[in-house]
Amino acid sequence: MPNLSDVAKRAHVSISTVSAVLRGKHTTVGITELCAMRVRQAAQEVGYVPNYHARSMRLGRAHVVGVAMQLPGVSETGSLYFNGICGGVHAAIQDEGYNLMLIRNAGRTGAVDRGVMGLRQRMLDGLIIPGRASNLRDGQTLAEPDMRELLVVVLDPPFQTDLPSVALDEVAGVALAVQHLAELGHRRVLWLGPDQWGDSPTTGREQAFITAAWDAALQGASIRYADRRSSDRLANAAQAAQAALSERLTQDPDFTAIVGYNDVVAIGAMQALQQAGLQVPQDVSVVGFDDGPLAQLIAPPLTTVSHRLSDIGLQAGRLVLELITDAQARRRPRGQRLVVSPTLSVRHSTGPARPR
Amino acid sequence: MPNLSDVAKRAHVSISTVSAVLRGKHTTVGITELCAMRVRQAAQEVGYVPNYHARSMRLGRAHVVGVAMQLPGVSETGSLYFNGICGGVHAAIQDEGYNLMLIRNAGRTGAVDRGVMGLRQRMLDGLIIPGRASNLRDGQTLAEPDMRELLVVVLDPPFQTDLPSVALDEVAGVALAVQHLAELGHRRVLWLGPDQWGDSPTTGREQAFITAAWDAALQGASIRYADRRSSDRLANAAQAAQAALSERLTQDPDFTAIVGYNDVVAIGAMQALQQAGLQVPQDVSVVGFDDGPLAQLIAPPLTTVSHRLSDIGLQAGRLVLELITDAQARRRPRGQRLVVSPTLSVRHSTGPARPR
DNA sequence: TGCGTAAACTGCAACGTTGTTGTAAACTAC
DNA sequence: GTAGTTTACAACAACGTTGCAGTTTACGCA
Repeated sequence: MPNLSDVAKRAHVSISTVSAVLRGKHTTVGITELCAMRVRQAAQEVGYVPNYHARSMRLGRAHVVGVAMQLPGVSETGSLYFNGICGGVHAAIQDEGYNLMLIRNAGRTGAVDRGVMGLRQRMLDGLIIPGRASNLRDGQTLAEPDMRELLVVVLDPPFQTDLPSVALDEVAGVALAVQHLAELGHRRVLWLGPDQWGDSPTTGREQAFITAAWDAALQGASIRYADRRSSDRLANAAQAAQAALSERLTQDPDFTAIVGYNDVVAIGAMQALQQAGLQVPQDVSVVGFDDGPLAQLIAPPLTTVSHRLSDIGLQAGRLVLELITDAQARRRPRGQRLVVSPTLSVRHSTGPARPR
Repeated sequence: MPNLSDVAKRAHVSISTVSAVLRGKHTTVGITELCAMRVRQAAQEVGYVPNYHARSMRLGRAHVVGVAMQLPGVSETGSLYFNGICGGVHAAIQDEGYNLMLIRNAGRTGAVDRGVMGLRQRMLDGLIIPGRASNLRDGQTLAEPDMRELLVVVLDPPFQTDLPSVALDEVAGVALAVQHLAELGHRRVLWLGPDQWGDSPTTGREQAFITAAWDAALQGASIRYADRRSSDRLANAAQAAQAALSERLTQDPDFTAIVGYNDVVAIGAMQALQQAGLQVPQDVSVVGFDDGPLAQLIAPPLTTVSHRLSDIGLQAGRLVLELITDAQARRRPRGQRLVVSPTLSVRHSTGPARPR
């Protein structure tokens, strides 16, 4: 592989000159355009490409941002989350010349720990940790004291943290769904979601539902189905939700609308309703959350809270770049907390409340 | 950040000694266990972590493999493909201490070109190019003469190439489906797939169908629907397939089974059949291809050709590692071509052929 | 002619590793 | 007691950059 020295020999100049020219700094140092052209010509001829490691070592920056994903396997929701986040992060960092490294769990070592190792080795300049996809239920690793020195951004942190973070505004999302139902005249609304997951977003969404129902002067109730990890497979979560609702449907329903924890749950609810001989949305309206691939495909198309995962990734990417430049300038980075707002995709699973 | 020199000072030994001890080479060089312990202690105390760039520059290896993915957006199938491949690749390379870099298109520069650039800069040791996900329809970049020197593995190459590659055995997959139908007594089988995509896998699968039908002494026919890129959205492809089939169903069907280009197409076919008053599998059997997320979810659950994308990634990862060690040993790597065999997931969309 | 100064480069010392060679001291052998 | 051998380290030269501190050469001006 040719290096600066080879180019220098060929152009009959010094290494410093070649370096300056090829980085476009030759005007500030004072190098003739004639000389610069000779250098560029020589570089072309020998096929020079700058060595990444030498440059990174010298500059002290890797120009790489890591995304830590602890994926249990190949799940549908996981893939979508993963791809959405990565797409957003990449969109944010590519223009600044940064690259994206995928950090996964390996053997006993979790993705987050591997990411932190990458930061320490200087292989990574910054790290993005998706709370949902990195089994950070307790935030143990992130509570380490020297973590604050590392350039880490947490997505949807499932616990309280003062690290920089980007989160979906779930409260706003649920509120959007509830308000939509309230405007359609619904007064008795049911929440359908999984059982508690500690401090996970589940509780967050359910809590948001209770608040939103109160604000809209609705009568809200909750059904929880016992289901923890199996939601990786769409079918399982849908069935669990369906079973939980079917139980309640043995008598006449005391609600006119359902808000599901996510799209899959909402679809399970629709199936349960249809099996009980009820029509959506004529008898009961259903709202989902996530606007996933199934939402448009199902009959009737699902009204659901829509959020671009790539937006979260994008904000996270920008935030991590900001942290990097702050650290470069020896400024103490401040623990920002960004929030991304969802929207409501109104389709055909919601309609006016049936009069009592 | 502490370096070897800091550790050396603290342990009152030379830098070389520290380097040897921390890499476990102290027995071969001849360093007392006592001294080694002192070094390790010192390293612990100052919090030493080896510098990735310095090591990589010295060793001439990045310990990073790139995966070039040209994703147009956040599509469902794309995400699944992406995640599956990445998971497999990572599984293959993690044990050898390699990391995974995501290469996407940026601005005008395609993912493949960016990957090649990464190889040249020595940021990457090897590159994996998924044929399907990197708009390599013509293989222009890969035809460059010096490409053969670079450590590249192509997945499902959509064109003829002598570069190392890993491919799904689509011929075997389609044969599996056709044989299954033949065993159930079907004699008249219909292929339903998109219109030609140049040299893309579509033609490959359809070609395989024709061959397999011939081999099984079946009467095979094809319907193609005009649909190129819209298959990113599941709904579009399903509807296109559904429309194409519905046209044919105005009269009594002259077939007892359908093989779909993929699951989505098969599901579209099932919907068309059901709308025409035909039952699956009593009247017509349907087989899909890919065993995607919908296959289990749909009613009736779809019989489909199943292939673990992660297997393709795994083989690709192993192959690229092999190329790297070959190149390290200055051996000329041979352009291997690996093939991954699919299986058939028999569910409830296929049954015995209805007697004429 | 001599001096200051600007232009146009070059030389050199890092950056943090690694592997090979070098060299004391200690230990054996006769 | 000294030559040879082993032990236990240390010194040093890369690897390919970059940026600052020289060092020429040319030129204007008194």
